[in-house]
Amino acid sequence: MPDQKRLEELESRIPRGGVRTRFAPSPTGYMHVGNLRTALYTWLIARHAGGKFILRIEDTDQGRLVDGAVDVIYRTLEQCGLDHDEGPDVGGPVGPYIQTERRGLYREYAEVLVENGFAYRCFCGKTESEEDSGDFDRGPDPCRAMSREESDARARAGESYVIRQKMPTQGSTTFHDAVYGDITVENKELEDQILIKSDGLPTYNFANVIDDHLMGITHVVRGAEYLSSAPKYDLLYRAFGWEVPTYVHCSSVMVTDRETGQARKMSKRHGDPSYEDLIQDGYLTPAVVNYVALLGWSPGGEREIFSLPELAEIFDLHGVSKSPAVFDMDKLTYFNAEYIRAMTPEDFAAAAEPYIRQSVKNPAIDPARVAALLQQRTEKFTQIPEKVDFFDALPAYDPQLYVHKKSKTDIPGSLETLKALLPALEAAERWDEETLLALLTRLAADRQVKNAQVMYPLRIALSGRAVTPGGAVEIACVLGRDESLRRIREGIRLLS
RNA sequence: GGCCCGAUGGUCAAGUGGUCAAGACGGGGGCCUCUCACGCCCCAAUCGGGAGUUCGACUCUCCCUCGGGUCACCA
Repeated sequence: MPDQKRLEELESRIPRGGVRTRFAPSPTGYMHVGNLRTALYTWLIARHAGGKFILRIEDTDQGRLVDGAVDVIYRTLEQCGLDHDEGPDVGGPVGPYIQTERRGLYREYAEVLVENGFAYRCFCGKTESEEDSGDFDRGPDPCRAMSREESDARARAGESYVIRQKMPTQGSTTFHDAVYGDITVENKELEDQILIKSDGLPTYNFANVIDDHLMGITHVVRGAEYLSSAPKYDLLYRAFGWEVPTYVHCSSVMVTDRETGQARKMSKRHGDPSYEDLIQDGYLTPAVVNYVALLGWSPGGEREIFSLPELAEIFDLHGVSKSPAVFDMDKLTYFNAEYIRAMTPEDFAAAAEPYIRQSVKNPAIDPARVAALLQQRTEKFTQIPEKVDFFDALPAYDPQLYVHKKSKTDIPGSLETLKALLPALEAAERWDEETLLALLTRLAADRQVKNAQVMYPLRIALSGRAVTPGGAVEIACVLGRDESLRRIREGIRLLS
């Protein structure tokens, strides 16, 4: 029997007035980009309206518990700046915020529904998979017509059962979604879904409605995969006589499958990147957040770069897209590069140093100076080590590198140039960019050749690489006088 | 398969009856230049198809096609 007083007490705790949204993940240990986007939109709706953002953990599936999974959620939300006002860790007026800690209550609400004829006990036992036959129609549930007396008696006798929602058989149900508009479904299409499982725990669908109501959620934001369940939720709200929240269904995030070339939904199973994978891969959190915000939502103007507070300021449901969006790693990379370029040189140097040190162990090389060469040429941090390894030690290289058409260089000419510039550099009174640049351009002028004809061979000799971050002068300064001269002599020996 | 939803360049998208159909990524070309990158300039590329409604459809309606979702004691 439902404890009327307890239910009334719960009702009395529901906050009124003001927007309240919630992110309600199930702890799977994996926060993929689609989840992150849902969390972000949910947070943005709340913050835009000056409302509350709540975190609730939906862990009613005892068979799928994953250790540490909740931590991934906390960590991701925190790093992304999606702070919550209420949740398992910070508490709040309508707790607890973990569904398994609320277990008793769902059953009571289900009993209310049974009493009022909106639900019934079903003693049929688990349905085995029938998909193989291709037949999805299960027909009417025999328990639906069972008398209350028999149902009560069997329940009292300890027989195992589930509680199912009793769907109307006639007419249709229309609900409203903020992004999709009105959606109508024939009631006969609706299955008598399970509300309470035989283990006594509620299904996601039921717990969701109860919790959203008891927590005073005004905007229910979730993935579009729940769109087809929405009429059932609506019927539940009506059965209880509760106010229906604003539904906001977000289309899914797709990814282009490597093998088939087709778009498909992102999933852990296919190894699609989670938030943490992206960070691991050298992406910056604000860039990821910015990109994800624009994946399936458009602010309308031409601007694309927005900070989180700016997003909260301008976020508007009007721009939310109805169709699925394909996650584009190239565009994310572009956003990341934009964010890297926008960093202060100091911040960039600090962030880049560990990556530089992965390949440059030589203590004589100053990572800050290397970083300065890198900032405009880095799209993501993980590509740094391979770009700068030549600073650590001159790699073995092919003399053919000295041949460059555009710079009008070849092997004999390069040898001559190196021989000519070696004494000049040995005699340089100072070893800084200004001095070296002046010295080398004068040398080029004296020899009546283009700057590139001097610079190119020098850069090759200094780096052993066809492509380098920074030019000959910059590299020489990072390497220092002794090492630079040593590498030039090495180049002369190689070409001789 | 039933039901629900969707459809503007390769991708993200603006657009809500009258536009030479924005912009961005990616692609191509050029400039700058001590390689590469940055930066700047230019180019190619889109309204899935067919019927209507209308003086006029990317915009409205219907059909087709295609795409997505869903049909669990999973969330």
